[in-house]
Amino acid sequence: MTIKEVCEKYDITADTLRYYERVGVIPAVTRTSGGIRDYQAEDIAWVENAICFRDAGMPVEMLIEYVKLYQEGDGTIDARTALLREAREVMLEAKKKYDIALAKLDYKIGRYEIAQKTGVLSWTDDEKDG
Amino acid sequence: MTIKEVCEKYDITADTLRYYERVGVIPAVTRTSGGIRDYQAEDIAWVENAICFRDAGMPVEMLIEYVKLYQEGDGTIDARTALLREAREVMLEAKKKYDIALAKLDYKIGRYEIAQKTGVLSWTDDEKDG
DNA sequence: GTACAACTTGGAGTGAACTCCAAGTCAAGC
DNA sequence: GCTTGACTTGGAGTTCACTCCAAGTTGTAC
Repeated sequence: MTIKEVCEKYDITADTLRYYERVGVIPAVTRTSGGIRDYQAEDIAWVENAICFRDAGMPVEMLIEYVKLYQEGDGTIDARTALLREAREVMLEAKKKYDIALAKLDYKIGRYEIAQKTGVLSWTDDEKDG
Repeated sequence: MTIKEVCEKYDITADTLRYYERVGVIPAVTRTSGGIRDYQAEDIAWVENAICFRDAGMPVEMLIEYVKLYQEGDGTIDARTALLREAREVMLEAKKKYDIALAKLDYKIGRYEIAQKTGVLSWTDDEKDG
């Protein structure tokens, strides 16, 4: 698969794919004899993971560290597990923040909807913040 | 409440609080006669909202826009509702991404845990990506 | 075999969101 | 009234994660 096809498949720019490879977010991609990237199933799996974890806020640094450990071999399985567990904790915390914000948002939207229907926006004392 | 007290209460730096005020993420904070910030309940409510929505990935630009609309008065209630609804959609999408990443993470952690117990890390064909 | 698009590289540039700094002002304790 | 520490401002600097660029190479279509 060419870089262009991977870009289109995952809606990501070629620059980002090359950047991921350059800094080590994914391991070196398979090349043709001419040096052009030719993504194999394994390369694509790494790309998919990178996008997935970046989308969940995992820092580039952490992905680089994971790839580095992976390349060092089976001796790093404990370290990799620890890294993934830490990432998991961070993600769960972040998700909680989303729930809190969504609750706040739904409450505010609800109040505005009532205001739109009645023409009156009523406030409680500790809530003079739009 | 002084800026320091607000910092400690919300675990945020004074620089960030001043930055939020400067760019309009929160409206101008109440001051003492000497010009020093003296956060009132309303100011604090704005700070709390700003932190909450930033934690859920809402861009600073969007918060600035909301405060601007709020300050323009009741005529902007429709616009504010639309803005909040859009923020809501974005947050729900982002939360989905977290769920996908968490599922992937849990699967990988599970595999590593088995590897740690048995000393063998087994792979399926399309999953040679650590 | 030559045009031409798509690829390659290293390195510089960008935007978002802070974060730091210098120079000065304010306020509480002695 | 003077020290000391926390506060003020405008502006510059930093970090993260890309994003763009120039100069050169590869590969396909005529």
